[in-house]
Amino acid sequence: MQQSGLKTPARIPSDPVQRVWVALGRVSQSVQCEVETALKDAGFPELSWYTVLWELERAGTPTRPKDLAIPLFILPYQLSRLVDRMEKEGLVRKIACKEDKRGHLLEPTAKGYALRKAMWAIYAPAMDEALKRVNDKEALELARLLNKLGGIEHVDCADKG
Amino acid sequence: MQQSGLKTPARIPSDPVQRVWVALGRVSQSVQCEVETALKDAGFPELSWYTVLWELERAGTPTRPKDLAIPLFILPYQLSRLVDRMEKEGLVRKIACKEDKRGHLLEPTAKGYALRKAMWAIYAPAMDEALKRVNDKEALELARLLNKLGGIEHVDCADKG
DNA sequence: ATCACTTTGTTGCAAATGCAACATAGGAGA
DNA sequence: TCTCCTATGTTGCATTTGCAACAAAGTGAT
Repeated sequence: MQQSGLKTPARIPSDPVQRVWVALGRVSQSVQCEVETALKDAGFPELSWYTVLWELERAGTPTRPKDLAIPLFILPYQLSRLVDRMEKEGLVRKIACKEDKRGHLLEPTAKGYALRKAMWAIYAPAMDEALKRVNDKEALELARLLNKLGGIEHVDCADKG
Repeated sequence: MQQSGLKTPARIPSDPVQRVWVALGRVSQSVQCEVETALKDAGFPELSWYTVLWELERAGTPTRPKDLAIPLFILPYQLSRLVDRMEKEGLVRKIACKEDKRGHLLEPTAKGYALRKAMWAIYAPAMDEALKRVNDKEALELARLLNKLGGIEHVDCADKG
């Protein structure tokens, strides 16, 4: 009867766990900010716009908001307004959805394709620069540990030019 | 004369680097969100409030905004308004600064101390829960690699109850 | 003292965000 | 069919944010 029972006791994070927490917060913010700044300085919109365009291209076919929201890890109302803004800029097009009249299908416009490609020309080197302090071997190990931390078994690379 | 010269060529990130980028973005967002949600569900304000209070406690003495802004990695105008809101809630106090009449010194109130302590009771187990998928050995290695990625040589643990 | 320049912090305004309420379609069972 | 429940998006409103402009104090040179 040392343990109170079934409930996991509320634990204080060990020192190594606290170190991960601090490092993860600082480093992710730092590299994220570095890349976002590079895009902004080049006159481009923020990374989330790129990601929407890229996911739509990857899908290869007009896609419903809900099917974007999951991989983007974004709330429905956030995506709703993000898409509105992108549509206003002529980057995506809404197509009526026959099967389900609630939603619509999203597709990049020619301008959308062009923008994503142009952004990649800044995004790619900025990413490389922000992450240059680890070599490929360390990068693989880091990615493995991060994915384990996040409960992700195996992922194909989701970013590509 | 194979190389064009001094300038580093704009590189496409290698596959391992892209994997780190994706994993870092996803996992940091995921665990961050998990902890923030735990705090919100418990009726507490967001993590940045905790961090301000904690940095003020750590300093052990009334501290100027600019000396907080650096460790917090936050813009001056962001801190300015964050402190305003916290002051309105009676969590921090502004003290006139004799040496430099531009600024002021910040100090937690009794209510501020109490709130930080109460938040830690939620924060700590939430952090532990969010990071439970790696053991201490992996956590140390992960922290080491993250700090290397961020160009941080060695850090003492900045979060504590 | 005066001038220019830097440091430190704030603020007006437009844009973006979070939340909760809403709208509407789909689906399952009576 | 009708009703109820769920799924999918959107929107009104208050709060928060980003940016650029501003303000005021310190610093240093002449």
